[in-house]
Amino acid sequence: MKDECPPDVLSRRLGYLLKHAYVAMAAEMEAALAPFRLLPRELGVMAVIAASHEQPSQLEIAARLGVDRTTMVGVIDSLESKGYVERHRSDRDRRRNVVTLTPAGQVCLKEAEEARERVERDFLAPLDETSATALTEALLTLHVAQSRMGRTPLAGPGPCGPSAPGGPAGELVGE
Amino acid sequence: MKDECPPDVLSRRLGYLLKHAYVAMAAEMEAALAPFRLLPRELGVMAVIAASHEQPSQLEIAARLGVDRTTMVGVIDSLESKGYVERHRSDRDRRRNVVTLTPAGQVCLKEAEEARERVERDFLAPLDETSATALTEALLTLHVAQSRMGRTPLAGPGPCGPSAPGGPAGELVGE
DNA sequence: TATTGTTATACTCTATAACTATA
DNA sequence: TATAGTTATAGAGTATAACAATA
Repeated sequence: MKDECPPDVLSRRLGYLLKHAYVAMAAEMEAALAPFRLLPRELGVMAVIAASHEQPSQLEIAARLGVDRTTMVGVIDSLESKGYVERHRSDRDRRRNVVTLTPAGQVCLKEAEEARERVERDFLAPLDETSATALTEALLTLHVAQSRMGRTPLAGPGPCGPSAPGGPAGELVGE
Repeated sequence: MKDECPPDVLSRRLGYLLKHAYVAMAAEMEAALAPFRLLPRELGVMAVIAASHEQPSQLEIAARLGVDRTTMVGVIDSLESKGYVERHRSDRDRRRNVVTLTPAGQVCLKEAEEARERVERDFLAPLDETSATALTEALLTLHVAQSRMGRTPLAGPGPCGPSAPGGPAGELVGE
């Protein structure tokens, strides 16, 4: 007779555990951001804008988040309709749409970021501090390693490094 | 001037790191299983069947994996068309479709599981052994905690425990 | 000719509801 | 009346290709 009860077939699988953790986190995040009328990806866009010293274009934001530029159009549309961001034609290059946070967007971003941090803390609550830190550090290490292997078009150096184009960059990661 | 370069806005976010890790892993897994003509979810179904002492019905497999029964139909269809599983009407209850592995399915499962383990090892390769173990343990702890909070219909006790029905169990996690 | 934003179309995945056959 | 399997339909999300404006 095979053993199978608590050492479950599934909960021993890294892929299963990762997917489950991601889905659970995404569900919590969506619920927590709903009062702000924000999707997780929209918050990510606003955070990228706020963290950029140069005002980023739609394409730059898209590249940063690893989403397609055609997808970014709708995301910016949504944020603009809520009054959180504005589009402006760049003076230097009139093809570019520079995206900026409105005052309302800045306020919303600040509060939504606090909500996000609460979700992350609650999510990690079952772990002691050592384990929580180890988890985050390990995920970051893996993320950096994946980036180095060119397996991800996202979280590139952004405005800092020499703008590595990476792969063809299909739609990969939102948030 | 705000700092923002390597301590990136995104790579500090747990949600972002989890999603990225999941997507990267899923892509690797899909590629590694392609030679077996298996999707990750299909391998999960076969593994659940192999790990069950009682022959499971479609619905039981679906509950175990946290997928909807309407989705399971197509998965079993696909596996059956490849000759990896067979459907049989249960004698006790003729409503139930008992799913069993064919000999070819058992061979395929064994080899595909080895491929899966290779993918997981490669994925964790950037981590030292301590970190890799810590990551897996932390994810497992979180998974158990989520299950306890009833936030997941999956990885239930299966044939062992008293079959907790859990939530309404929409489509949640594949693998 | 290449790039940015945009739109349109197709395709995949999933959620919902219904239908059948059994119980 | 409830359950297991199945089917059909609609919706969300994404990929692809094309187009207009600009460089």
